[in-house]
Amino acid sequence: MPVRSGAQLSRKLGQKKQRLSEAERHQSPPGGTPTPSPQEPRLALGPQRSIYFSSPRGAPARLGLDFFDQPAVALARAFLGQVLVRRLDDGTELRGRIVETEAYLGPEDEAAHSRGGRQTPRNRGMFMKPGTLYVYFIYGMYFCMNVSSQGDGACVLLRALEPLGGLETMRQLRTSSRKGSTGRALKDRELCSGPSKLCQALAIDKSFDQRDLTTDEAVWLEPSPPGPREPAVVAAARVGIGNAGEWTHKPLRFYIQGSPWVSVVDRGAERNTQV
DNA sequence: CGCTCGATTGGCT
DNA sequence: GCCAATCGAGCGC
Repeated sequence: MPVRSGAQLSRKLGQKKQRLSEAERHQSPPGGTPTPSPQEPRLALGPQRSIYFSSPRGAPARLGLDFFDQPAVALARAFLGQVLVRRLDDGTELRGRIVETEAYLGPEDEAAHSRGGRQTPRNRGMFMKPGTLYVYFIYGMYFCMNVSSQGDGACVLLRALEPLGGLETMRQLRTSSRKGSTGRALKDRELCSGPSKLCQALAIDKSFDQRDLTTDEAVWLEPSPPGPREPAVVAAARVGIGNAGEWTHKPLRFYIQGSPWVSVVDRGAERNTQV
């Protein structure tokens, strides 16, 4: 069952982009060399961090209601750089820095599941208190993960993470949930570069729907470690929403410019981005 | 790189 | 029935 095709090889090389300029300051350079060996300069700790460091007597760094209780656009931007943590049943901690989000504004937003005030058992999480998860099943096989914000029926979709810890576990989770057992190892950049990829990598499924990020034992958000400087944020059109009238092209997707971990780059939007 | 297309099933207009 | 806030293979350039 070797499925070695020519296309697989031809796509191998030849990806050298010029948009890495800003990113290299903050994260590991991706495509410059065929096989980036020393991945992750700083935060290359193992899956499990020191227990002394991470949780000094039940006072872990965790973002609370005051963080989530802001309008969807503000929250979508505020998410960038923060670290999502998923603790598996066996204690393994998976960590990723959020690099891409989308805001869904509520009833008036024609691209939102809550458009027109629709409230159903499925999207109930969108209407719950800020910080509540809304996880839904899509395309017959995937999940997407949202966080409720301030505003009725408003939320933020998490679209991409920079994996920081537990990468091998993420790789296993991603690989095993794909059907074709081609055996080819996923690159780091394929682990969390998409809303359903990150759900696979973090083992987030429907059972996480309506959980509270401010109190849940298995998933939470930690404040961004202080960086050298604020990264530029690109505001672009949202992905995959089809035709939603005037809402189709509104700049409600946000990502860290130059980050190699983003799922979809929008060159046009980047031309309008202040640096 | 960039495009097209099939997979697969829960949730509803 | 029909559609869906996706993914990854396959193929052309």
